Amino acid sequence: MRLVVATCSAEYSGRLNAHLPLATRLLVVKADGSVLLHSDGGSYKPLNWMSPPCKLVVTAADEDAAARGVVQVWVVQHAKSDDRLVIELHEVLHDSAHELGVDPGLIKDGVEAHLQVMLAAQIELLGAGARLVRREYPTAIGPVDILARDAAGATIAIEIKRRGDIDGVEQLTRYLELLNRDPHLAPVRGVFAAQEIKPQARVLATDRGIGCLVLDYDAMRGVDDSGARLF
Amino acid sequence: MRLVVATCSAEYSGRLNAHLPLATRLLVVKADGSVLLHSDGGSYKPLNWMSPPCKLVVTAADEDAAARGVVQVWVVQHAKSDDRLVIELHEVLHDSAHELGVDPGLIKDGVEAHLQVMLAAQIELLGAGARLVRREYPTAIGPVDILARDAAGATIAIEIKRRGDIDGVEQLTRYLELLNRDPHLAPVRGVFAAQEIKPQARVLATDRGIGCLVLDYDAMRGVDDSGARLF
DNA sequence: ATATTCATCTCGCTC
DNA sequence: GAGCGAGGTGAATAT
Repeated sequence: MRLVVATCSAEYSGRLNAHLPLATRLLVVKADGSVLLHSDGGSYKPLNWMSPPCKLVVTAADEDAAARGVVQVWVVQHAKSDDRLVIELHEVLHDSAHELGVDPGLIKDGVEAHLQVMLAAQIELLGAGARLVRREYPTAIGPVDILARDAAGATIAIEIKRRGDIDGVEQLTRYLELLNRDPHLAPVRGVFAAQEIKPQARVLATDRGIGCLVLDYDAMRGVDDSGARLF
Repeated sequence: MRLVVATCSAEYSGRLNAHLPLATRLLVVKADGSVLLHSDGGSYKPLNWMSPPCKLVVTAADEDAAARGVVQVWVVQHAKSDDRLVIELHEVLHDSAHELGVDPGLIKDGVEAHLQVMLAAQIELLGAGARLVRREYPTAIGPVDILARDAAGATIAIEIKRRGDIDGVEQLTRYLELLNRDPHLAPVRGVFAAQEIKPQARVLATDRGIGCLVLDYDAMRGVDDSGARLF
């Protein structure tokens, strides 16, 4: 990994065209040839970048560029597309290289999949007597998160999201349309389950006869833990 | 901006919990206190990070940590949420600070907004005699990209996407439902315009009586350019 | 290989 | 501040 702090300007062309005026920035060149161009603020997203596979070619400034104060030109060309990032360095304030080795990578825990597993295990949150049919119930247009039956034996299709917005209701609506064509399942009613359900999504769901269930992650995890201790 | 190359492990807890095993990485501390933790590969996204507003507190390793080989502990705490990143540094290979100043920011050009402007200018792509009503026509559920009228005076609502998939058709459907309740506009028909329309989206659109229009960006830009030269 | 879905999404805009 | 839509979305996963 090479770290360069330099006053530079940059031009990106590819899926869009973008220009960065002259300023002092951090340039990171990774082992795979990818380049990041960071300012001293904002988020984790660079101002500009080139994703691998790509190739960096460093050249001296031509006469024209040198007249503008450019000392080095970096051309980063994507290997497969015509995406290209051209950086003109005016002053190099720092330049160092480091051997980092391979990274073992991030280990994550606890997202939507976890919600699905927990709700399947605590299916009575839907109502007393509810029974799980299966998670990831396959259909022609994709798997339904959870299929269940209520105490009376009627089918329930559940769509789970971390944040419940309008798209999730649309998705569940498509599933319901399809599932209700199956005489073994019909009539199927829908339940939209999420940690947080946006007002517009709730209105749309209610309008379509879809129930809303707000999931309390911490509470469910608490039940999950005691269950784990019991068995 | 402070750049540190160090062998470290990290724990993030907040919207999820995540762990990074011991490895050599780049740590970037920005002027606003945000921290990025980069490996020597992957994309522009850090392995782990903390977004501003947040505060970094560096402490010496306690006895327990020192026994594990830790020399420094960084605790990055988010100012408003309980998001927290704890980094244990085992060996510091590089440490430097740099004054970067404020960045003027990126200047973008040419994405969906550009498609919208060009289609508005070349509205007869919809059919001879078509006239533009306005771009970003406001409705209660968000702005319609383009509202137009055909040669016969009938209203057309256009949704523009770079890549036309099923969500865009759903979006346009919601707009059409709403617009058709307005007696000044009804009947309103829909046109789904995109650089590329996915088969599933085309089927759904056709099924709902929505027209599909594939936009040739380069050709439109060509017309746009000659237009610019003519006037 | 392609298609779908999630994301500690981020970012920008409008209300 | 909340909501909504776009992204050079990227990344993972199922098909």
